[in-house]
Amino acid sequence: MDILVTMSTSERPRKRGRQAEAARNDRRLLAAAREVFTSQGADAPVSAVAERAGVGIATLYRRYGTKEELLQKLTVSAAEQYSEAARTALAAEDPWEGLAGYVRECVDFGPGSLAPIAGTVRFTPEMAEAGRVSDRLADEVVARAHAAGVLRADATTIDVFLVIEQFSRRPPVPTPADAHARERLVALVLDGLRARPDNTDFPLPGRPPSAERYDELWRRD
Amino acid sequence: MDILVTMSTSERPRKRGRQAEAARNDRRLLAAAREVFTSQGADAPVSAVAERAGVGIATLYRRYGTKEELLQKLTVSAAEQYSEAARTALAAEDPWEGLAGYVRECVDFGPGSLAPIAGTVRFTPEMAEAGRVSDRLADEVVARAHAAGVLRADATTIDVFLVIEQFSRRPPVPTPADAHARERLVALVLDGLRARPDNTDFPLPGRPPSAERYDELWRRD
DNA sequence: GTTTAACGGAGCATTCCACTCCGTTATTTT
DNA sequence: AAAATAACGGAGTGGAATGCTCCGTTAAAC
Repeated sequence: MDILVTMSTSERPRKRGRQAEAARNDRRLLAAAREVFTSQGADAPVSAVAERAGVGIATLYRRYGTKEELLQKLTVSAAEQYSEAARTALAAEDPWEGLAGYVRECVDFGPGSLAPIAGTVRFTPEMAEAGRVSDRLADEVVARAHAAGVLRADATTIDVFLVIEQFSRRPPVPTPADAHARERLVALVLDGLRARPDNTDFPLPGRPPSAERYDELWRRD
Repeated sequence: MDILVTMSTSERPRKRGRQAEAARNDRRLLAAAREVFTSQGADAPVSAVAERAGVGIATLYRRYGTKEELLQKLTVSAAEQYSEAARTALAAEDPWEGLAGYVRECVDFGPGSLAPIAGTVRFTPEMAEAGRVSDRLADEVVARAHAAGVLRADATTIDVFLVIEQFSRRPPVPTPADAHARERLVALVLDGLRARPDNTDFPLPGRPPSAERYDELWRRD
């Protein structure tokens, strides 16, 4: 780690010296936080984040006054990533490939799903806003697929969210093999989501889940 | 809770008094342990188990000398439950309904999937044996579905396990709405697992996952 | 050479948790 | 009815983990 710090000046020629190190640490910390909290859950030790970022604890606390603050920022950042994935999906030519890609990307982004954090931090206005945007975009992706008749009619945006959420639950220490397995399972689910002539023979059970449930997941503080 | 204890004598006429209470506590403790550990993970406090069972901590420790011992017993009991579900599946007339029922039952049994515990306890011979039996039975269920041509050809027993494992990952405090959502998602996956003429157009990506990965999950102590 | 900005990590106070100990309560035996 | 037995509950203990602070160090900037 000493080595890293020593080498630091040569990495990004834009800024130099301490300022460059600081900028790099900014990014590293967020990435590390994402990996740690999404894989180990919200009560992973803050020290683990610092360690993973190759940085002292104080350096972390200089940026985020508190663990909760870090988690909140993380949430916003993740929602933005979801939005980005949705925009990519909307830009795709084929509506089905768009949707499928959206789901895959969100799931892959994996360390990014914040389901494990849900309910452990207070809801900030910033989080609410980012969530609204991301939700709306996801709606568009799903609506487009529906309009094209490629998505089974009885599946809703919430169902898609639930898929992503479920597959974002990961073991504490994921292995490469896990990723492969997940890929197969996601393919399986996507296959189930596809519009087919026999869909009416095997309808999804019950009523479509309401958005409330999903919101609640986050609201409860 | 006082009430429960007081009422105790009337519940099971077989045995009476303290012995009956003890027998009841035996069952309650295992059930409570299952619910707690599977929903909150293996490092849920032992006290939570006792509380959920409506029993003092000492009562728990009188039966299981240590937390690890409790987890190990739990594992065995879960494997047996899986085996039982497989036997039910094999007894079903329709091979597809058998398989679908197996998956649903294992997932529902949910508090029963021990994925969250994997890797946190030492592997006992008893666990190994129970696992072997359960694996073999699951193989039979899948083989029967394959033989009947109702399960997509590129899906393996391991895939089925992975489905169950993935859907057994639950939020810490599951709500009734969660159960409903899960039901829909499982239906989706099952629909994806069904043999269809167009299966070859959308094959599962990659090679079938090896059993090793699944074993490793448990072996690492 | 001095000031300043960023860093690292030991240490503190606190919480949490597995497990023990002992007094209480209810049944069974004599 | 009294003594012995069996099961129970839960406060208490020691130790480990964790969020956060404080301060000495290092390196860029002036």
